[in-house]
Amino acid sequence: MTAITAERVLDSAQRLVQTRGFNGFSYRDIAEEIGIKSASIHYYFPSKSDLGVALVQRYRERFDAELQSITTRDQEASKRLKAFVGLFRQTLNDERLCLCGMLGAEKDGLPPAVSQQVCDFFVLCENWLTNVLKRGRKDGEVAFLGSPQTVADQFLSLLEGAMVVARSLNDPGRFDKTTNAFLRVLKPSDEA
Amino acid sequence: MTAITAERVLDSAQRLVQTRGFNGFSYRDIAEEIGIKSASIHYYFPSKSDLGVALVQRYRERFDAELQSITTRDQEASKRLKAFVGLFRQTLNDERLCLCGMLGAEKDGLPPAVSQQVCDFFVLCENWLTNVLKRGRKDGEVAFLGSPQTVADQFLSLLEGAMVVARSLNDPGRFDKTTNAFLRVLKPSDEA
DNA sequence: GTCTATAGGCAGATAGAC
DNA sequence: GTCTATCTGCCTATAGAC
Repeated sequence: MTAITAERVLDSAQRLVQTRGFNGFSYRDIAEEIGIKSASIHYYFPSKSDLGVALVQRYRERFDAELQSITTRDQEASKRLKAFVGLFRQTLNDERLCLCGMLGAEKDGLPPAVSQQVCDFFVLCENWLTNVLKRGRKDGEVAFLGSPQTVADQFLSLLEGAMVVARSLNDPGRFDKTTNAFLRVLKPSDEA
Repeated sequence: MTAITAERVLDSAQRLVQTRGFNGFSYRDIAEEIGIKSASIHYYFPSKSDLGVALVQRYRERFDAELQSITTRDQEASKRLKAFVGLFRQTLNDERLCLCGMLGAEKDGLPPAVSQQVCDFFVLCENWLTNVLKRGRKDGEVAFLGSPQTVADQFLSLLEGAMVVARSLNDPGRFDKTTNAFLRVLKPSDEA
């Protein structure tokens, strides 16, 4: 089946990007990992740029689906934010970085089509977070200084950075401490 | 002069790592940029791993010197923190990432000796920040929930992440909004 | 110290058999 | 769809002339 191989290529490539970066792996690495020849990969993704675009597209779509599922499942702002953190925490647990955190860093070494997609991912995150914060503040579920947009940007930046630092220091616990401290500050008055 | 060429190599290589990542440039890129042949670079840095180690070492030493200079110049915690942010902001202004933010992300695609050095950089930052926060809290210059260590980690993560996101979105202003918002929260009571 | 020349290998990519 | 075979070019790295 065509679809299955393509998915396996994407799975392998995604992990490689998340751990080594876009220029830190080759078609051969993927091929060996999934047991085919590198030429076969070109059948699905003619150029590495095509592969990169498909990678981020899938990642963003899946992430979007997760966000919608959170929005449906959790009504309280603090729960939604915690679930958002959970998405990143899960990735860190697999000893990976956020795909777009990695690619965003490598921007100038990427095919332009890929870096554009990365922007879209960040915008998606910030819009979702902004809406959660807006609504949460209106309902008195969270409290913060400044605009929801700024806090959303802050939150996203914190998560992306915390993954890099925690992974570099081989200490995932730092990610938890850091993100929990941020969530605590958002609590209205003295619920802590 | 041997020293001058070596420095020029490091300058060029540093910029390349900060914009494209460690695997996103070659000895030839450096050679063409500074007008020598790539073979000459091997005279100073036999392997790319050697180059990477020298790069982070110099970066860390310079950063350490800046931190000491800040400690001497600024006595108030808020000024020290603002100056710390300024170091990163300056890098972003050159359209670059923090060298160690980039290398920390690419960890698994790096020579092991390099990734070890990157850890040292993060530890240096966190120790300095922790001391500033400890002292600042004791003197009533800053206020925050949780331990100084956790807030230091948070701050560093925020800065590293904010650089990635701001650079990816081509909007350095985001970095300023995000970091200013964090500094504001650290102010005791209503000095804002 | 910097060069030319070159080794040896791997990269992304294509052609064409099956 | 996947393969073998191959192209072209770039990579890191070394040898040895100057």
